[in-house]
Amino acid sequence: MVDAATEDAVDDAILRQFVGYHMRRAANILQADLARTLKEIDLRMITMSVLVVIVDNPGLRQSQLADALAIERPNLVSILDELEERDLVSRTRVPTDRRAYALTPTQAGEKLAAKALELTAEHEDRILSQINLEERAQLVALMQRIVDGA
Amino acid sequence: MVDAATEDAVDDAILRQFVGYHMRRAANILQADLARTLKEIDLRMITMSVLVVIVDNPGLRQSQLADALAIERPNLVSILDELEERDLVSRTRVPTDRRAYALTPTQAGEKLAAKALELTAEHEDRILSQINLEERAQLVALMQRIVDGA
DNA sequence: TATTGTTATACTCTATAACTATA
DNA sequence: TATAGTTATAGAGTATAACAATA
Repeated sequence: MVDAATEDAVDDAILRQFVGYHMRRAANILQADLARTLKEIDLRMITMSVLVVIVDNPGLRQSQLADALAIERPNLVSILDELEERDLVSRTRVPTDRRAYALTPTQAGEKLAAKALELTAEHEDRILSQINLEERAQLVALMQRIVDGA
Repeated sequence: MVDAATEDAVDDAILRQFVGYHMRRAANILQADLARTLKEIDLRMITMSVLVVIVDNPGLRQSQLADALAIERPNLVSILDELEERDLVSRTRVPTDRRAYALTPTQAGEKLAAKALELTAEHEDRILSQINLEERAQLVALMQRIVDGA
């Protein structure tokens, strides 16, 4: 049993005036659902991004990858350790610069990346079902303006 | 000296097809700038949200506040400890339910909340300068549809 | 029995300094 | 001297189980 005060919704009108408040909530919902979705193929979001970018840019070096995804170099190491351990990606020494590793996907890596993209597309269709394609393009354009302005 | 391959931008076209990718990047930019902004008055984002909601809903209980902001109850404790320690909020026993605390802002708390809202508004004007008011309303409406659909 | 606030704890994510081997 | 990858570590942020006091 609850009393009247408990049933009253808490007023967050002051926070709702801000774009960032809504953006954080929406981003959290997308993030939580995508994380749940990718668990099916035992990938985390960051691991999926890393794998997909390697598939799309074979021969990439770790430092380039870290820059592209705004990951700190040290945090990339264990992600790649895991992908290599699972035979999804391989690290091979670059002959012309023996400090660096070239990252290439294995066939299994390419296959899993394709599956991950499929699941991600399904997830977005599910979460964004109330937003049509034109509106999604608008949303992306506005968010890109925020990113580009920074 | 870098070679041609190093200078080539990493292709993230596959990830850019997803709304969530752009949303995460935009949300991160807003979040990073707001965190930097609030440091000026020694508040974290979550602490600011808690303070503002208490100012807007005096007498609120911790469990209601936790529900409203989607914080786990245990994680709220240290936030309130800090706000109480800084004399911005006070916890007083509810006479009709001696398990609960009513949360009320102090005068200093109300004043700091007003300052925080001012700084947050300035921050949004800065980060969203390339997006006019109509577009901001569109953005909020679309994100609310995502949140409501979940 | 159930709920409020609390404690302890653990897990993920992210950030920094310093090391090694190469350049 | 600088860079690529690595190690160790520390700080947020977040989640769960279990407890005391009270309902």
